[in-house]
Amino acid sequence: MGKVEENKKKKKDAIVNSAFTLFIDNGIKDTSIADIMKKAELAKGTFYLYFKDKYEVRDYLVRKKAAQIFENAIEELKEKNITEFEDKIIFIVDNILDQLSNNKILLKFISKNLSWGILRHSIENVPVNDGETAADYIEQLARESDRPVRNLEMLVFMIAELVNSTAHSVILYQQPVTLPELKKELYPLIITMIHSFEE
Amino acid sequence: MGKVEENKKKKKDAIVNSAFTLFIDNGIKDTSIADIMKKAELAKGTFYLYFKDKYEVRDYLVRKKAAQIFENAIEELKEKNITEFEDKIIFIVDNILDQLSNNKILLKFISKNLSWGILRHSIENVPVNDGETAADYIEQLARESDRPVRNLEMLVFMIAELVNSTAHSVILYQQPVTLPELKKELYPLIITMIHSFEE
Amino acid sequence: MGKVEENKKKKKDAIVNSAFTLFIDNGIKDTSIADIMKKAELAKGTFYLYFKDKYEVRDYLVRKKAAQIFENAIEELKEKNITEFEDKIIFIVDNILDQLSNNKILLKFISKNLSWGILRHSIENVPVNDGETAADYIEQLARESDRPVRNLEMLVFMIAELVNSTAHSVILYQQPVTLPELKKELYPLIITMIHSFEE
Amino acid sequence: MGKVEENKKKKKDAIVNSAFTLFIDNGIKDTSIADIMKKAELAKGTFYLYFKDKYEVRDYLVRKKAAQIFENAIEELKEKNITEFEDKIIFIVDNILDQLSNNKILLKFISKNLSWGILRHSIENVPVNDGETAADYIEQLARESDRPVRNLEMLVFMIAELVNSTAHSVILYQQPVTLPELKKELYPLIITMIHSFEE
DNA sequence: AATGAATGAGTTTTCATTCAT
DNA sequence: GATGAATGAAAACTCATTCAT
Repeated sequence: MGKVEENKKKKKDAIVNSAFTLFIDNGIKDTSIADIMKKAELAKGTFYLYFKDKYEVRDYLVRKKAAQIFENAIEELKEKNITEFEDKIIFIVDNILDQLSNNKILLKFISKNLSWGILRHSIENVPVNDGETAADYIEQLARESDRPVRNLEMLVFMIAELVNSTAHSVILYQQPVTLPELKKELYPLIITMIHSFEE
Repeated sequence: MGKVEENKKKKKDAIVNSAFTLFIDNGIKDTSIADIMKKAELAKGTFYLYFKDKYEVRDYLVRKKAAQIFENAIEELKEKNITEFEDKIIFIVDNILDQLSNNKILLKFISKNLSWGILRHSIENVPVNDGETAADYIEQLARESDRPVRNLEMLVFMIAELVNSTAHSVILYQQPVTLPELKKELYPLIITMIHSFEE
Repeated sequence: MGKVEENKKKKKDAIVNSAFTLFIDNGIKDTSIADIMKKAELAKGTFYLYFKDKYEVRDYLVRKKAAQIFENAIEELKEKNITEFEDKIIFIVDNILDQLSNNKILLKFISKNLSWGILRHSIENVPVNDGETAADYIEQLARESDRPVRNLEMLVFMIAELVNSTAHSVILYQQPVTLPELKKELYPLIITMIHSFEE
Repeated sequence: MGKVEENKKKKKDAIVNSAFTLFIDNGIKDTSIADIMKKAELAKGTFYLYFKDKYEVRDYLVRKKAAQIFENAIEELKEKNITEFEDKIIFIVDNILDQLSNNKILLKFISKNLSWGILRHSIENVPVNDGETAADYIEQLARESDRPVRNLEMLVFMIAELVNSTAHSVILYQQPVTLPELKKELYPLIITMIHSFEE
C-alpha cells in the first residue's frame, strides 16, 4: 500500500470508528455528520470523500460488526475439538448469543439492520475470512460432515433468521422469556431442523 | 358516537391514512409532519392535537395494519371446518403469508417495525377483536384443543418470529428461495415445533 | 385587506427592500438569504414562505423598479402639454435616460436583467398603472395620435431595445460616447423610426 | 510552437471546451471548477495554472465565440462581390443573425455576456484577424467606401446594440415577432441609419 | 378545537483553494 | 508542471414546534 493509500485507510477508519461510538451513544438520527467528523478530528468536507451519507456508514458498520461476531465464534470453534456438524452449529449459535448478550448495545445496533442479503453475500472490504461469508463457512462445515444435508442454504437461512429475530426480543427485553429459557427450547429445535434437512 | 367525536375520528383517520401513504412512498425519514397534514388537508398545528410526533403515528399504523392482517386470517379460519390445533396454526400462517405476498408494500412497512411486544400486548384503540391480541387468540385456540401445550407463549413467539423474519427476505427479495419453496420447508417445521411443545 | 394579509404584505416588503439594498451594495452572488433576513429583521425560515430563492426576489425587484421608472416618466409627461406622438416618445425616452443617468446603480441592476418579456407582459402585483404595462401605455398614446402607426408593438420593441442596450454602455462606461452625444444621434433616429412605421 | 507549449495549449483547450459545454448545459452558477476539470480529464489543481476563476473562462469564451461568428460572416462576405458599404453591413448582419438562429444555445450564452467593450477592444489571444477587432474591420470597410461616414464608431455601436438586443428576444422566444419579420423591419432601418450618418 | 404564519436552531452539502507529493 | 486529497468557511434549506387568532 502506498503512503497515500495508507493515509486514506486511516482516515476512513477514523470516520467509521467515530460514527460507531456516536451511533451507539446517541442513535443514528441524532448523530450529525459534523459530530462524526469532529470526533474523528477531520474536516467536515472530508466525510464526503469517503461516504455518501451517514446511512452508508451505518451499512458498512453493520456488515463489519456482524462479520466480526461471526469470526469470533469461528475462532473459538477452531480451538475446540467438536466433530459433529450439528454440535458445531449449536456451538456457533451459542457463542454468538453469548457475545450479543454481553454487548446489548451492539445487538441493538446490528439486529435492527441485519438482513439475509448482508449475511449471504460477500461484502467488499468486509470479508469474514479472506472474502468468505458466514454462510460460505457454514456450508463448508456441512460438506466436511459425513451426513449430507439437502438444501443447505435454506437450512442456514432458517436457523439464522430464527436466532437473530428471537435473540433481539429475548436479550434486549427478556420478552417473552429469558435467554437461558430460550436456549433450552432453541437448541433442540435447531437439532431437529438439521435432522429434518438430512437426506 | 357524538358528532364531535365522529369529527375527531375522521380527522385522526385522515392523518393516519395520509401518513401511511407517505411513509410507504417516501420513507418515514423523508416524510415531514407538514407533508402529512398537507395531504390530509388539515392545518399543521392540528397534528399535535392527535399525535406527539410521526413515530407515534408509525407505531399506531404498524399495530393497526398487523392487527388487520391477523383479523383477516381469523375471519377466514372461522369459515373453514378445521379441528386440529396444528392445522389451524398452519392455516393462519399460510393465510398471512399469502396476504403479505399480495401486498409487498405493506409487508415492507410492517416487518421493519413489528416486534413481539406489539404482537403480544393489547393496544389501546387497536384491538384485534374486542381488546384481544393475536397471541390471546392463539392461546384460546390451544386451550380448545384436546392436546395440551406447555409454554404456549414461547411456542407462539418462536413461530411468529420465524415466520415474520423469513417472510421478509423471501417475499420481498425471493432470497434465498421462493415463497412456495419456503412454505414446503416451513410448515413441516412448524408442525414439528408444535409437537415438541406438547406435553 | 385582513390584518393577517396586511402583515404578510409588510413582511414581503421588508424582505424585498432589504434584498434590494444588499443586491446593490454587494451584488446578488455575494448576498446570502441569511443576510437578507437579518437586515429585514425576520427569521431565516420566513424567507421561504415568500420566495423560492434569491433569484425570484431579483426578478420581482427588476420588474418593480423598471415599472417605477416608467411610471415616473409617464407622471411627468402628464404634466406637460405635449401633443405629438413622436414628441411624447422622445420625452419618455429622455426622461428615462435622465433617471437612469442619475441612478447608475439602479441602471446596473436593471439593465442586466430586463427583457422584453418583462416590459411587455403584465406582472402580478407589479403593474405600471392599474395592471397596465409600459407597452400598453405606449400603444394607447399611439391610438390617441391622429397619424396611425402600423405594427406598433414592433416599433416599441425596437425603440425599447435600442434605448436599453445603448444606455447601459453609455451611461455606465461613457462608451463609446457620452450621454449627450448619444441623445444627439438617438432622438433623430427614433423620429425616423416612428415615421418609417407610419402608414 | 515547442512541444511543451503545444501541450499547454491542449490543456487550456480541454478546460475551455469542457467549461463551454457545462456552462451551456447547467449554467455558470451551477458549474463548479471540479466539474470542469473532471470533464476535461485533468486534475482540479491544474485549473489554477491556466485561469483565475470560472468567470475568467466565461469571458475568454464569450470573446472567442463572438469573434468566431464575426469571422465566419467576414469570410463569407469576401467570397461575394458586394461593393456598397451598406450592402456589406446588411450582409454581415444577416449572416450573423442566421448563424445565431441556427445555434440558439450559443446565442443564449453570448448575448447574456456580450458587451460593447468586448466587441470594441482587441482581446489578447482572441483576435478576429491578426489582432483586428470586429469594429476595426467595419471601419476599414467604411474607409474603402467612397461615401464617407461621420462618427463611424457611433454608427457601428448603435447597429451592433440594436441587432444584438433584438436578436436575443426574437430568436430565442419569437417575441414580439419572428426572425423574418424582424429582418423585414430591421434592414431598412439600418440603411436609414447609415444614410443619416453620411456626411 | 383548529389554524397556519413564523421561528431559528440544526443539518446537509458545496466548493474554491491550498499544498504535499 | 501536474496532481488530487484535504480543508472549513459559507450557503442553502428543512422542519418540529409554538402561539396568536
